[in-house]
Amino acid sequence: MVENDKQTEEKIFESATAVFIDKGMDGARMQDIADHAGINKSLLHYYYRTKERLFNAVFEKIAGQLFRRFAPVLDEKLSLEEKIRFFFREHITFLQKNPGLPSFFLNEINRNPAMIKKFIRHIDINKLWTTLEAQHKEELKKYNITRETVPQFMTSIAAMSVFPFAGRVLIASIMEKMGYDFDDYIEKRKEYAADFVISAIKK
Amino acid sequence: MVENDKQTEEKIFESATAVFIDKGMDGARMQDIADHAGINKSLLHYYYRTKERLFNAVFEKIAGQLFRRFAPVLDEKLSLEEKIRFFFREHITFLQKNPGLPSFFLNEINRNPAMIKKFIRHIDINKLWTTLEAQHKEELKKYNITRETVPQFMTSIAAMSVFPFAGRVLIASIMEKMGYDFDDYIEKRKEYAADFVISAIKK
DNA sequence: GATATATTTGACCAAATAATTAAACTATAA
DNA sequence: TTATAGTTTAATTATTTGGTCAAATATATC
Repeated sequence: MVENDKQTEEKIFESATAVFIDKGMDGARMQDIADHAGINKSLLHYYYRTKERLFNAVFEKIAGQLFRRFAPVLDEKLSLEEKIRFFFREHITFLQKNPGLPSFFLNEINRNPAMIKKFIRHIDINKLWTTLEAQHKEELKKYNITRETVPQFMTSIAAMSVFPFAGRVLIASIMEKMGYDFDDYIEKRKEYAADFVISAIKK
Repeated sequence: MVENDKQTEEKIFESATAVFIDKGMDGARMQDIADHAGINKSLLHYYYRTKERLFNAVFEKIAGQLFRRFAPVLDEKLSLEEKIRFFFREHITFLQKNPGLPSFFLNEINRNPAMIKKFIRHIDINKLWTTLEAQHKEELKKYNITRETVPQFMTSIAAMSVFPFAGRVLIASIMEKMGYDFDDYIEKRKEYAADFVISAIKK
């Protein structure tokens, strides 16, 4: 029964992920999740007790995925410029496969800021900064990136890749009306964003 | 009674705006709005019939405000570089006063894409492009901004000012933990974003 | 194969919440 | 002052929805 057990619990988790990402915690209905999984609603409570616990399971998984994606950049033996290109290629490719994540994630944090506690321990900008500084002292100096401006620099990079997805539905609509293709725009953005940021810091 | 009439209807609208921006359509409660306005819940229905109609009134007002803010930039007699500086100063100052708007707006569109119809007629990127092209032909050529890359360029500008607010709660939390001040970061962003974009296109 | 355990289901419950209603109250006009 | 129309309120209703429960079914163990 372990086999079927896993299958059901997994089906629930996957359906819950899809529905929560689409509708958010407040907009999602337990019945929608059950229907999406093709099972009886009571099974959701059998495996996860409450909507809140089910949501938390989904949210924590997603938060983990999101932040583990940032780490490898610093391990690579690349120049700062190459790391920037590497990051945009990887990150935008990831978001292409999970386009609803930014909107879901940011909105749920907005709804309930207390949830930040569940993953903020994984984030350490200061450590990231000291690592960066150790690896790229010369380049950072040349590009005028200091401890002072790290937040500006980091959020600009995040903005360049995340914003098109956070505003995806709106942006795609406007583009369609104007005769542009959103998927094409995103594909080209991997390179555009990297060029843009590198030019910006090279001054 | 017209006096009091306007007062009540206005109070409802303002409270509804505050609550909807904070909680979203799904998370907002009619009772919360009534409490916020200090009135009886039935008055909400007396003036706006349903939650949906009240929400639509609020949403349309906000959508109108948001897009009217983009237009004036083009009227100014400034160089492209000056226009970029002007835009970030104005736009970020506006968002400082309305920090919850981006998250609210993008999320509600995500929840119900059909609402885009209510304001998309006000958006015409092609017209904006021809206007820009007429005013700054030389600069655009120099900066390598073409009809092809306008979406990349425009969304990059939007991203630089909107993203810090769309991700405000998360970003502010991380910054607080790391010893940075979010309000200071935002104030400095007016200039940083302009410098960043101008450097980026100057190559 | 019989018994125990785990899983699944449909019916049901209780709380939350949007919406309605009738009565009370207030202001305006005759 | 009285009548009328407009406004506000408290009580109530209807619906939605998260959660429970007991019975039914499937699976594992002996």
